[in-house]
Amino acid sequence: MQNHSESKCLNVRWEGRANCLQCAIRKQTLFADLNVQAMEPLLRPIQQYRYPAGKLVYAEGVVAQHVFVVRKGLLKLEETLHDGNLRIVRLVEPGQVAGIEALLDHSHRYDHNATALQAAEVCEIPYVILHRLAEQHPVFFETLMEHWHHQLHAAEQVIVEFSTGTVRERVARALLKLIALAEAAGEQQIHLLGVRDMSALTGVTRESISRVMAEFKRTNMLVKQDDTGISYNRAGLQRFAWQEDII
Amino acid sequence: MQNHSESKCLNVRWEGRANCLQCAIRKQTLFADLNVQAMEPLLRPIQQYRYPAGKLVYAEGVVAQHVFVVRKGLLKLEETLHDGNLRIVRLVEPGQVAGIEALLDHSHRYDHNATALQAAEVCEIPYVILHRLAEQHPVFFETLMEHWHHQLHAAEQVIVEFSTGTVRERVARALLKLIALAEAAGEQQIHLLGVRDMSALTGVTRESISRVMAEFKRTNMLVKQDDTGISYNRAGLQRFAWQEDII
DNA sequence: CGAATCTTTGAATCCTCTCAAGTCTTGTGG
DNA sequence: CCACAAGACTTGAGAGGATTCAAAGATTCG
Repeated sequence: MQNHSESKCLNVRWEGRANCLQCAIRKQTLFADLNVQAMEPLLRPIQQYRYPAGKLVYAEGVVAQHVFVVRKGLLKLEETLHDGNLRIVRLVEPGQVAGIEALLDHSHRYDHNATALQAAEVCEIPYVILHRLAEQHPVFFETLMEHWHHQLHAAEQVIVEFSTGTVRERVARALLKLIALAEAAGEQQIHLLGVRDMSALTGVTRESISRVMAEFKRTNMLVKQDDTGISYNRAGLQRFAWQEDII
Repeated sequence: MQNHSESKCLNVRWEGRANCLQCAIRKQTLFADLNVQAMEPLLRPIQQYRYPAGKLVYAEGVVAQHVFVVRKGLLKLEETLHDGNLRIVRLVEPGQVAGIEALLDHSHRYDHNATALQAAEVCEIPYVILHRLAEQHPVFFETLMEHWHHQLHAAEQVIVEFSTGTVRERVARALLKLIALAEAAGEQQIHLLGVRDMSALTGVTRESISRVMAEFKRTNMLVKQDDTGISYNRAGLQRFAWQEDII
């Protein structure tokens, strides 16, 4: 099983300037409708990074100067509770953005800690670029609003799927989410989250998560393959996720 | 105690054209930074309504042609779960908007059912107006983004405050929210929500809500005054809300 | 006034949390 | 390279909390 502790020895890797022109997922991102070729000079300052699982992308309270586009992997945005525990308020998947509040005003601060849940590739876009794009191409605001909207969807998913029902249902739904993401990325196996993260996502204690995960492994909902990946029984998990009370 | 069933005999009352110029809460809304006087012709189609508690404001799936500004009262946005139960995904308070997804594209549909939780005054703004405003005054996009951002805050509040911790904590925090809203409106007493709504807000069964509310009344956290209002012990509720484990 | 709906309450069950101990993993330093 | 320490995960037992089912009060609206 994988360890997602924040103390991983691997480091954030700088991968140089982003190559938006050849970006494989551009059509799913902020720049979907943009003539990237014409905009090239403006986009030059965009940098690309690779974050190992567990690495902090940005911290709550810091003045927000960048919006982060996830190209690959998965980020979590989380808040610290009064008792020091953490609660994930949304997941940011490939094509979506983190730190969108950087667009609000020039001294706005990030609302959350953003951390890679799985090894992630992220483009770091200075908010200035997005402001300029919006000035020059008002249509770009439509794109921005779609991204705000998607953030809302992500938050609603945390409420409706991951914070509602029994522990077994919540965990099953979270696993189905990971499965959907893996399949969208063309992978056959999933990378599980750590117990801590599952707990912060569902609002349930780590021990309870651990027990349900153990049950899922016992009943072959999840099967450990080599040490990198886990294969799964999707139909089985779906039964747990949406408790169809068969009469 | 109040009944918030959707079958109230009172009806939605049309109150004619909105008078933005003399709107008491304009400075908290979409039009905070606008020269309303100059814009008057454009704003003419804005209508004002009064919804009794329990009335549907708009329905999920309907083509979204209006954004709704809450001037007074409280709205809930809710989703239907697979088992037919409801889950509130955010509260919309005075100054904020509901149905903001109407801005996305001309045939977008509402994401939720929006219902008045407390008697509400609402202005109904055709999305066209907001589009035109944005075209003519690009600064207006900043305002729109602030409103998107506030929607996210409202969703995060549902996650972090109303869907985390014990039933007692969740209910206490929901009551503190109602208290804050009442005080912001200059009222000394609060209007409780129905058990159904508290349940949909917290993700807890109606029976459990009822038990905790009974406990709060027994311990004088809540005291029934006349039959319209309830007074409260804020400090006491805060202790329940943020379980300060006194060592 | 009466039917329908909502709310309250009880009792039993089941689930989840807490606390605690034990196991496994990982990274560090000798 | 191995041993160790720190942290993460697992598992158990018991207590406490939440849900379920059922029935009895309240309210509300026609």
